[in-house]
Amino acid sequence: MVTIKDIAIKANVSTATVSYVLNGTGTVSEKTRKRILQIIEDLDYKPNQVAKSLKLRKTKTIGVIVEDITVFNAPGIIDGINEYAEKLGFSILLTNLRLFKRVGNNFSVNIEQCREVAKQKIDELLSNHVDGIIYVGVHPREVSEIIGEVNKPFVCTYCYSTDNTHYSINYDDEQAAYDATNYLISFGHKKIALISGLIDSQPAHARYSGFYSALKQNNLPFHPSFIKTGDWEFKSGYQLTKELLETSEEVPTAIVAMNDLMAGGALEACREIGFKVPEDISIIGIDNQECSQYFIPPLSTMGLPLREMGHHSMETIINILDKKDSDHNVMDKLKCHLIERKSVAAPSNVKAK
Amino acid sequence: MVTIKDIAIKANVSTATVSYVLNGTGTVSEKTRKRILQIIEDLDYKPNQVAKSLKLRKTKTIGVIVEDITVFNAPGIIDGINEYAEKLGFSILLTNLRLFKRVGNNFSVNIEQCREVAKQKIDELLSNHVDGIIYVGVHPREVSEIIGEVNKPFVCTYCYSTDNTHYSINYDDEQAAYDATNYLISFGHKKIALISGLIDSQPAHARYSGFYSALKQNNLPFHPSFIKTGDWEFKSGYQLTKELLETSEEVPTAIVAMNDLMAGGALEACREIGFKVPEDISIIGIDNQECSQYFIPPLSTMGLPLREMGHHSMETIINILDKKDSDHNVMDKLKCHLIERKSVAAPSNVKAK
DNA sequence: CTGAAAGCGCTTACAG
DNA sequence: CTGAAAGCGCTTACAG
Repeated sequence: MVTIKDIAIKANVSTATVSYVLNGTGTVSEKTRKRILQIIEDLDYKPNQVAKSLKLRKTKTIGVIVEDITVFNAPGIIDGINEYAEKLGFSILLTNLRLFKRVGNNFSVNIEQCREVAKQKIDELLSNHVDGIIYVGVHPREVSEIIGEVNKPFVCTYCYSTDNTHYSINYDDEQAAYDATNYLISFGHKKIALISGLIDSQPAHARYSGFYSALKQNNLPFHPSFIKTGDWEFKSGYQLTKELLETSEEVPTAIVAMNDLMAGGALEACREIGFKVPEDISIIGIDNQECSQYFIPPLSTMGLPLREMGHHSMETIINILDKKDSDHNVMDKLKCHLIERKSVAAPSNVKAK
Repeated sequence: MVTIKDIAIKANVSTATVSYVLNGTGTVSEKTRKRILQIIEDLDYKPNQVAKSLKLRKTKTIGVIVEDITVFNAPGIIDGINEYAEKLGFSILLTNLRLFKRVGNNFSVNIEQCREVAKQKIDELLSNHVDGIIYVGVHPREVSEIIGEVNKPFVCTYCYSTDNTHYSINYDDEQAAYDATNYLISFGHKKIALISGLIDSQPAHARYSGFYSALKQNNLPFHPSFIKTGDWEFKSGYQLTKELLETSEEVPTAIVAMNDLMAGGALEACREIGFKVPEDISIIGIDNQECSQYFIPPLSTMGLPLREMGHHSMETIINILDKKDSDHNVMDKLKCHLIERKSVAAPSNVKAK
């Protein structure tokens, strides 16, 4: 590898001068500047970031800890982080907790183990002197317990931390459900059912409120019998929709499912029973998982702002580093956007008019 | 940050001695060793990897360039890389070309632009003195042109390079198609159609050979009218299946689709026409994309060894670094595995017996 | 406008 | 068994 010293010797200057032209600092005469630049080009010199980092005490790299990269939210977020990092010349040190393989879906039970791997990964990142850390969860939940204290800019995304030294960037669950419900209402639906996820989670609560607000704001009646609680899986969407459509006296004209998987199950139940979507019943999901576009019919759903979350996380870190984070919230929520496909239409009574 | 010097002072020894106990090198008396270890613990000392890297001229980090992290193959491969890296205490510097957003699907047209971003990213990695580089493609194709010469251990995965200084790790397209076809044959199918992807690609060719070999080896007739060429998309699977089922005189009892998306289209066409899967016709895909499990019925398909590819890529890099790569192939192919779900059964004539 | 020198935090021959 | 010293490749006050 050619070093700054090689350049200096060849150009008959000191390494200081070479460093000056490399960084555009100092005052170097145009003549020697040109000469040095030429030699740099000739020798295909590439600055050694490691040496530079050591001297400058900053690495221009951000550590990214992802709880599980195989979960659907991770790639979009990482993509957003990369995009912003590239713009600013930052590098990404990626570390993957692989939580699903390690502890399964049950984080709370194995919190101790989670904390242990997280600590180890954070230490590794700290040893590498990253300038800041972004922690990407697999699920919106409190993670301060498993993170602990970190003496660097730290932002959580797709999860949140109540530790006020951490920043949290999330999407807006309530708004997502609110907009989804409102979208149905805008088509003239009045009898809208909800297939909820497990009610022990923060997203389920927030999505529930969004649904509820939309009904209330539109003076629509709230039917407790139209609220069904599933477990986020395809099957539960299927079963609950059957209940909704077969055993109730009154049948809804539209369903908001709290995620796409359950919406997929709902679609399947409708097909089996002989309800056409969207002619006989409308269905909307939340998440915009990849599979939702291949459902029959393609599912209308609320897209999560994954890339934006990554983008904003990176931006937040940079702002902290530049000490201009005053205008930023410690707890940010990004809007979800409606993705219109083919599973929503006006209810048949409206069309009949 | 506490440094080795702080430890040395507090322990009344030289930094050399501290370094010895940190690395288990040198000969340090048990007594001072214990004392130093204690102080390290007390002060929560963490070695500065960047200083260490500078001195040792190796960073224990591997650069990973992924052509596009939002493509379905990337997370699995990265997961495999991480897993192996963790075992060996290596870190991952991740860089994302974001090729889809940059140049769309048409790499060949924009080869110049691809080369440019790739070069820039490789230089960045080189500047950071990674010990080796893994390049993760979005599609199995030759990439040596866009990579150029790199003076470090370099392995391509999910793509290949004819440059003999690069290693390539891929999955076995031919075996995947062969096994898929054989699986159908094992159920008694004799009239098997193929929905091919665009024939200008290496995977399409290899999958075609696999299909063909399976037929031949089982002495099954080859019907040219049973071969349809699509474009890898859902829609083409749908249309081609309609052609196959509606316009042919002879109708196949099974279809192998060269990817899951086209298989999904095939499923939809069958449903429309009134062919039950798998009772009236069997369908198998390739890729095991996430959506395939949510198809109705869930699609039987060939799983790509993504994690294994990541794993093996990392292993290969390490072996090159340790100079024991003699037993490794420059061009490795990993086996795909059958994933049995619900879209394949015996043909009705066989069942009838 | 340019250079000598110190120092970032480590490791490692070498000497004792 | 232990330490003094050089050096990895940079940057930057400071002096001239």
